[in-house]
This record gives sequence, C-alpha cells and structure tokens, in this order.
Amino acid sequence: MAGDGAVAHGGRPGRPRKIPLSNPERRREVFDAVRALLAEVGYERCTMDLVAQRARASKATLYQRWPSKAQLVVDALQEHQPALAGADTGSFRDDLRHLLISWLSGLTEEDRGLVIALLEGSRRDAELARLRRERLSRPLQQAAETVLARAQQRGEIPPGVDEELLVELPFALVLMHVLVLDEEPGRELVDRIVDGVLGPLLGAPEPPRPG
Amino acid sequence: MAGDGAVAHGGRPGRPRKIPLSNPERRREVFDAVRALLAEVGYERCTMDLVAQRARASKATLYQRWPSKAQLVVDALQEHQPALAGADTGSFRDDLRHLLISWLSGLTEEDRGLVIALLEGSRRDAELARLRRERLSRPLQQAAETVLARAQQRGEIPPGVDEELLVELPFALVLMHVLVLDEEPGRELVDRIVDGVLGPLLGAPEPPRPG
Amino acid sequence: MAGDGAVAHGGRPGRPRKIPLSNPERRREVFDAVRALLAEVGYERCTMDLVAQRARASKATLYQRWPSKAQLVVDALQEHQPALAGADTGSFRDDLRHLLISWLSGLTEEDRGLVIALLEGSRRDAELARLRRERLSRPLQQAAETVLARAQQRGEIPPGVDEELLVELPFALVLMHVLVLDEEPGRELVDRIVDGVLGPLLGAPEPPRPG
Amino acid sequence: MAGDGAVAHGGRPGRPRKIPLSNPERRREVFDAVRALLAEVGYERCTMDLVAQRARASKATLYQRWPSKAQLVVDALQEHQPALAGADTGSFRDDLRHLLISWLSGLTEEDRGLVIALLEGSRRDAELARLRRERLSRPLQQAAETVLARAQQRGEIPPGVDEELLVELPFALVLMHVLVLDEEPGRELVDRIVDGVLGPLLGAPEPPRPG
DNA sequence: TATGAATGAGGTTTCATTCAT
DNA sequence: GATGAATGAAACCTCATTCAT
Repeated sequence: MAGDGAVAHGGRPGRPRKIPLSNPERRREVFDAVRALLAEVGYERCTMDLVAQRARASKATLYQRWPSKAQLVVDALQEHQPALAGADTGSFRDDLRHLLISWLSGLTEEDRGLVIALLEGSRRDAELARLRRERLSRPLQQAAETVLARAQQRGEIPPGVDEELLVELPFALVLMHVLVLDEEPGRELVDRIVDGVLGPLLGAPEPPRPG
Repeated sequence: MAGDGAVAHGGRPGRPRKIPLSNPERRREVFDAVRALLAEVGYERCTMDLVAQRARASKATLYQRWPSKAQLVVDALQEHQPALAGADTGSFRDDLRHLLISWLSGLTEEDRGLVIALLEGSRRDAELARLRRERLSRPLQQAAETVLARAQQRGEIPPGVDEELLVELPFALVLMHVLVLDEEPGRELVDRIVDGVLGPLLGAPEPPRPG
Repeated sequence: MAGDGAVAHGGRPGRPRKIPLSNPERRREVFDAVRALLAEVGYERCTMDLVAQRARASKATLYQRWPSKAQLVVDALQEHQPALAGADTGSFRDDLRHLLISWLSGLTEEDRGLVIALLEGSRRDAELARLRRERLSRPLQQAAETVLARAQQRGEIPPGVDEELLVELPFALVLMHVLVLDEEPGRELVDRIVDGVLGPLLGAPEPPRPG
Repeated sequence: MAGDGAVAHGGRPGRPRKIPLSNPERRREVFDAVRALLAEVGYERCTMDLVAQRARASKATLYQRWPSKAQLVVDALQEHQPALAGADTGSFRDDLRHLLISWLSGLTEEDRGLVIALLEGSRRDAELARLRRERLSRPLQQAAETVLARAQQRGEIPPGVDEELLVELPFALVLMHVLVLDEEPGRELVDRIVDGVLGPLLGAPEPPRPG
C-alpha cells in the first residue's frame, strides 16, 4: 500500500534507431506515409498512430518534430507540390491539353482521396484551409495566367468569352468527374474536354496551322 | 446542470407523451438535425450524441430506428431531395440559367458543408457513396437529359460539341467555385457562366430570335 | 485499398452492468475509490484509469457523469465531509481534546495523503482550491467558533491570549506532525498538546472541578 | 520556427563553447531552474524538458550528471539551505521572534509552492522524503534546540510545558497560515504568535523584569 | 562532454454502440 | 417504443529516459 514508489517508466526507450527526422529523405518517408493515409482513409481516420506505424517512427518522435497533427499534415502536403507543365506548344488548346495531362499525371488515385481529405480537414483546421487555397487554387491560377497570357498574345481568345472561367473550365470538369462521378480521369477525358468544349469555344474546330 | 433533457410538451398534466419516431413529422425533425450537423461540423464530428441532443431524442431511440450512424445519415439525406426546376424557356441558355439558379437556391450555405460531408463520409460508407451518386449525379444527369433534349430538338447544339460535357460544365464550374475557391455562389456567377461560356460555345452571343 | 469500409468499432460495449451511477450507493463506491487513490498516490498519479479500475467502472462511464477529472475529485471530496464532534464537556480543554480526537479519527492514514493531494491539486485547479478552503479551513473555523464561544462564556480564556490562534494552535500542531514530520497522529499527541500546551496557556494546570 | 535552441555566447567566432556541468556556477543555474519550476508548477509538472529548456541545457546532459529526475530535484533543494538566524537576544520570546522572521524572509512566495512540491514528490520518492525531513525538520529542530537550551538556562520555561511542542508551535502556526489558509505570512503574524501565544504561555505578557 | 533525436508507456477524453427499464 | 446508463476501442498528446554523435 505504502511502499510503492520508484517504479519509474519501465521499458527501455531511447534508441535513436534509423535515420533521424532531420534527414530530408527520412522526413519524406513520413510525408509519404501521411499522404498515403490521408488519401486512403481521410483526415480524421489518418491517425498519428497509423502515421507512426507506417513511417516506422514513434508517435513521440513525430510530435517532437511537429506540434500537432494538423501541422504535420500541412507540411506533408506542402512538400508535395506537383509541378505543372506550362510548356508553350504554340496553341492555347495544346497548351491546356498538356497542362491538364501533366496535372492528371500528378493527380494519382492517391491524390483523389487527398483532395477530399483536404476539403474535410479544412473545416476543422484553419491552417489546413489556408494551405489548401495555396495548394489547389494557386497552381491553378498561376497556370491559368501563364497559358492565358500566351493565348491572348496569339489572339486566340474570342471576344465575349469570360477568360477566367475559360481556364478554370477544364479543371472544373476534371474535378467533377473525379470527385463527384468517381471516375478515374485519363487522356480520354482530357481530349473530350479540349476537343469537345474548348475547341468549339475558341471558334475553330482545329486551330489553323498555316503552312 | 443535471436536469436538462426533458422537453416541454404542452401544459397538460399526465405523463410525458413523446411523439414516436414512427411519426413522419418526428422523423423529419431528426433528419433536420442530422443535416444541420452534417453541414456544420462534417461527417465525423456529427456524433450520435449531438444528433440525439439536437433532435431531443435519446441515442438508443435512434438506434432502434436506424442500425447505424451511416444509415441514419443516408436516410436523412435521401429525404432532402431538392427539386430542380426544368421549365422550358425556349432557349438552351435560359433553360440552363434557370436550372442553375434553382440549383443554387437549394444549395444553401448549409448544403455546402453537406457536400463535403457527403464526399468525406463516402470514403467510409459504400451506402453513402451510392446515395451521393444519386443525390449529386442523378439530378444533374436528369436535368441534363431534359434540357439537352430540348436543345437538340431546337437545333441549338453546334456540331463538334461534346454534349455531355456541355451540360456538366456549368455545374462543374459552380462546384469548383463553391468547394475549392470557397466562394458563395450567386446569380453573378451564373450569368458569367451562361453568357461568358455557354453563349460563345453555342455559337451566338444571343440566340437569334427571328419574328 | 478501396474496399475497406464498414469496420465499425469492434467489440461489444453497451451492457449497463451493475448498479448505475445514478444510485447514491454506487456513486459512493466511485468516490471511495477516488479518495483512496488520492490518498495513496496523490492527485497526478490518481489516474482515471486507476479510478475506473478500482471502482469497477469504465472510464467512459465516469466521463459521462463528470466532465473532467478535476470535477470528479472535487465531488468525491465534497461528499466526504467529516463531522467534527463539538460536544460540550464543560471545559475548554476537554472540548478541544474531544474535538481533536474526533478530527483525528476522521483523519485516517488515507486522509493524510489526501491533504497533500488537495494542496497539490489546488495549484492546478481553482475549483479544488475552493474546496480545499471549505474542507480544511471551514470545519476548523466553525469548530473554533463553537468551542471558543463556550470557553469565553465560561471565562476560561485569560486576557492577552490571541483567541484565534489559540484554537488554530492544536490543529496546526497536529498537521505539522502529520504532514511534515510524517508521524501517525494519535491520542498521545493530543494529550501532549492539550496538557502540555493548552493547559499552561489557560493558566490552570487542571481546570478546577468543584464538587 | 526551427533554428532555436542555440544560445548566444559572446560574439567570438569559433565553436559554441558551453560551460560544462562540472562547473559549480553552471550547476547552480540548473538548480535555480529546477527550484523555480518546482515552485511554479509542482513536482509532476516540473518536467525534464522544462528544466532543460530553462537551464539552456539538453536533457541528455542533465541525465549525464543526475541519474533521475528525483535525484536532480533532491540536489537542487539541498543546495538551497536557508540560514536560520539564531542570535541570542536575551529572551526566549525575542529569540523566537527573530528566528521566525528570518525563516519567513527565506520563505518566499516561490518557496511556498516549493514546500507543497516537496510534500507531493515525497510520496513517490523516498529519497525526496528523506531530504525533506532534513530540509524542513532539521533546521527547525536545530533552531529549536539552540533557542530552547538558552531559554532553559535562563529559567524561562515554566514547568508542565511540553518543550518540544513549545518550539514547534510557532512554525506550525506559520505553516498552517501559509499552506492551508493561503495567507502570505508577515511580521504581523509573527507578532501575534509571539505576543498572543508564546507570551501567555511563558507566564507573563511581558516577562516582568523587576528592577 | 554536450547534445539532437528517438521511444515505450501511459494520460485524458471521445465515440459508436448496446442492455435493462 | 423511448430512454438512461454503460462500455470497449481508440485518438491525440506528454514524459522520463536512452543512444549515437
């Protein structure tokens, strides 16, 4: 009853096994685990236990580097900036076609859940919400501006067309097919969008290729 | 602190006659609570405790009528089918304009969170996923078919346009602005879509209306 | 990867075994567990797990009735107001002797730790601090007033004696022996205090007991 | 956000020369940190992390010098022995008055929490308990013996008075006011004790010193 | 020697779910 | 049929402690 004391903590923690989290490679492993789980099970179910287990770290280790789950998620996503290809193909249609394809190639099945997880988590975490805007809206808008500017210089945009919506349009369609219709987007969809919507909208079924 | 729970029920003496859940009105109260919470806090945080509390029922009562939280959510959403106005205005553009506006009017701020909750919950519950398809895709497709059929009869659709995408397009743009860009959609957006995208796509800034 | 879902929560919780916590007897069992643990291991180490285990309840059950550990502890202590015997023995010395003995009988080995736990917990919880004042100071002051008033009426208090300190004095000595010197207080200490301090202080080595 | 930790150490170029813990000055910094934290947050919440942070050391360094948290705390307290003034004033009452005042001056607001922390920690660590007896009881008893011996020589102690309790008495009253009644002790209390209790106990309100 | 880094073992609290009335 | 009450299973986060450099 009395003489208990001095039990201390038991086990034998302490060994800094493996590569430390300060190592960028190692950190990336954690981020990969986070993103994978986020995509698989969503924000709420992406527990720190699961992350730790998949990253082969301990929860305490994670909490040493990131003050909270939200911060960890934020960092994990930040790291994963997919580069949008903005090459100049000579025509607005092909610019967009390439952009979409490069976007889709980065938008794996994994990322599909990720997008939802992001929307979900944003409702609870303001920091996450901020990041989402930067991660989803920004690249889109930047790509938009670049591609659109070139198209304007080429005189490809017919008058009366809302230019902002014009560029959002293909992404919106892809997102809808992905999120709402549960489709796996592919080249086929891209071609349908470019040829079946953007083409007619820009006036010519096939951009005039002067010879 | 303690004695809450009990609901006032008229001034009549006698035992607290509670309306049973078999009563459709009562059931609707529960559904309203579920939807409100879903919209406010998302699927995960929409706990049975919260639902019970807001619906002034007990959790056990809820579980007597619905076998699980998922089923309750599914039923709650099923009940809330917003009617999409599909009036024939004489032109494709105005048909869509009306359709969008009627859709938006049903897409309250509440429902915005609801859409995310739906996407979120769908990842865990196949039943919810099925319902989502019915709740989001179906009305869309049905409206699409109706409006599109009329437009085809009128010969409004230029050749080369992907008809399916054509109808999805406005919804996709609205959804994108709502979900991703965090905007509150309004008439203004609808007009931009109809006039700045659909119009040019259909060929004429304003469909020629010969006397 | 996809087809996971529907795992639900597993086990088979739900059975309302045993007597419910609304039952005062049952609640007392919980309080007893709390107090025992508090005395044995102090506030911090008195974990909810331990309480639940000793009270043969589940943590969730405890949290249903009490919003936090602090509240549970507060309630557990509040319930355990030891009654201080304030019988009129005819002399101040014997009044105090009886009072001290009745206090000590309530101040079991258990309560000794409890006092420390109370002091300890008070630093973190304002509610607990309030309770401490009521549990430790109040009984003391009330006993003080009663016994002192009688002594004053009997004309037992010599002039020049600080009456407040006079009554606090025996309690302070007991507390010191208990808390600081780690002694188990008993009748012996009480007699030493009454005869070796109070007696000389009151002037007469033995109160005159006229036949 | 990341690069904190490192302490400024003069402006000199070269490697960060940290003072080792073998240095007594450095060790004292650690002790100060420990005591401050102990007083501020109690034994349990006085975490090694906090100590390390406040002492600008690393936990591993601390563990290199002290085998456990308890030992560190013990050592930190040992170092902080307040000197009790035991000057001979010529009378028992004034000897005690001076002793109490010198004790109180060392019993800062900080130490008040320290006392509780000590009691708290003692329940878990026998070593701490031993030290506490030495830190609190010893100085008390030594001062007691000295002052009491002088009083006995002067013939100030009336027969029938329990001499041990007589000397404990003022400390007990002070402790009670400090710990239980949450008062900040001051000269006023000391005077009340000396004049309102000790005086009468020793026989005369002011030792009659007939010319 | 000093430290950055890692870790097992809990700690408090919450949630979907189920008996017994 | 409605409800009060109970519960197993996590979830997030913290702490004393120990390697490896």
